[in-house]
Amino acid sequence: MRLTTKGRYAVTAMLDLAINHNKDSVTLRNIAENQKISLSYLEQLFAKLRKQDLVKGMRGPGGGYRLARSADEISIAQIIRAVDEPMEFTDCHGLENCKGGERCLSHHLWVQLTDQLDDFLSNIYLGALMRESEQALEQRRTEPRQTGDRQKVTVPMH
Amino acid sequence: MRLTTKGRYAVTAMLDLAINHNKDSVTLRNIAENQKISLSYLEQLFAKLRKQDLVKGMRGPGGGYRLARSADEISIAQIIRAVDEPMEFTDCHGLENCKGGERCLSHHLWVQLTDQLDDFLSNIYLGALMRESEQALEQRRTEPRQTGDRQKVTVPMH
DNA sequence: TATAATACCTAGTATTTTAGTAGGTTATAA
DNA sequence: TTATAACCTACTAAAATACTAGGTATTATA
Ligand code: FES
Ligand code: FES
Repeated sequence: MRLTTKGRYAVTAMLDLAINHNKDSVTLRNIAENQKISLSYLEQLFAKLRKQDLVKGMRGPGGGYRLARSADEISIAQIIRAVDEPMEFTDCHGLENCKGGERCLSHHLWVQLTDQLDDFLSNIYLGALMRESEQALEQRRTEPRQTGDRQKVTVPMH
Repeated sequence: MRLTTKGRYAVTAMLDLAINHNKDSVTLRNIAENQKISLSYLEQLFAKLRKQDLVKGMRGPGGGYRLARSADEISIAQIIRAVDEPMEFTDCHGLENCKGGERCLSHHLWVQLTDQLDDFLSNIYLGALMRESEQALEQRRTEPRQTGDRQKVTVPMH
């Protein structure tokens, strides 16, 4: 019941990319520095994101990455799945055989839980998170030195 | 984004215990055999469940384990937490510092996700799962040889 | 009172996964 | 031609997980 840095890095990096959509492209070196993520590790994650057509890379000087689609068409679920995080709570992966060939007592519970999570992450889009982040940043700019103002944002519940 | 066998074993074993509540107690050896779980590993899990007052152990011949409380007062969240599965999706564990001291871009998302999961698992009780299992078993007894009748059960959504 | 069954405890280890490093090659703008 | 960036592959360190081994303590019962 963990989410690893792989998924977190991927979402964070994609968010960085979405926020900088006004620029032509963003280099991984930039993202690595901004978000404090190992460059080489990022490259590996982006290889997977590219294979799933979530980002587009451009080589050479001035090159970098950009979203392959609108931020409003990329869900968090897609990102996490792209970098190989299973998003699956059953042990049997649907085969109903984790109890030495048989279905275990709690199988159904994990299926329900998986559905719940999937539903949640499939309905949150990068675009929404991006706008929230920008709003938070804007607010911090206009109301400086106001600490403790934990940003209250709405994430759509299914 | 996985749930490990630790949590799955714990819930499955607790469910086994709940289903056999009519018996005075159930030995771990029984559970291990029924559910195909390593006995020694189960013992370690039950040490944790006991510390959280979820089960009560009785030594000696005829001894074993029983639920420390009614199955309707034990939530799945309690079980999973008891065996040390974090149930937490942030990397910072609330400290907002996973980006080298600063809060990362996606922090809020993981908080929301954690809340979602917690809410779900906190509202499912062992008692409900137990009754579902019994019902499924009963149905299989009265309608034998009827394959493909995937049991449709209701798990409360929050 | 001896025995066996059970919980209870601790340390170690094998395996797997994760996270990261190293060291390249290719493409391309300037 | 050069520098910059993507792109690629293999290796490695660290951590977590799953499991094993080998005990001790308690207690019903023969
Ligand atoms: S999780 Fe599917 S059979 Fe156990
Ligand atoms: S998850 Fe909390 S700061 Fe990154």
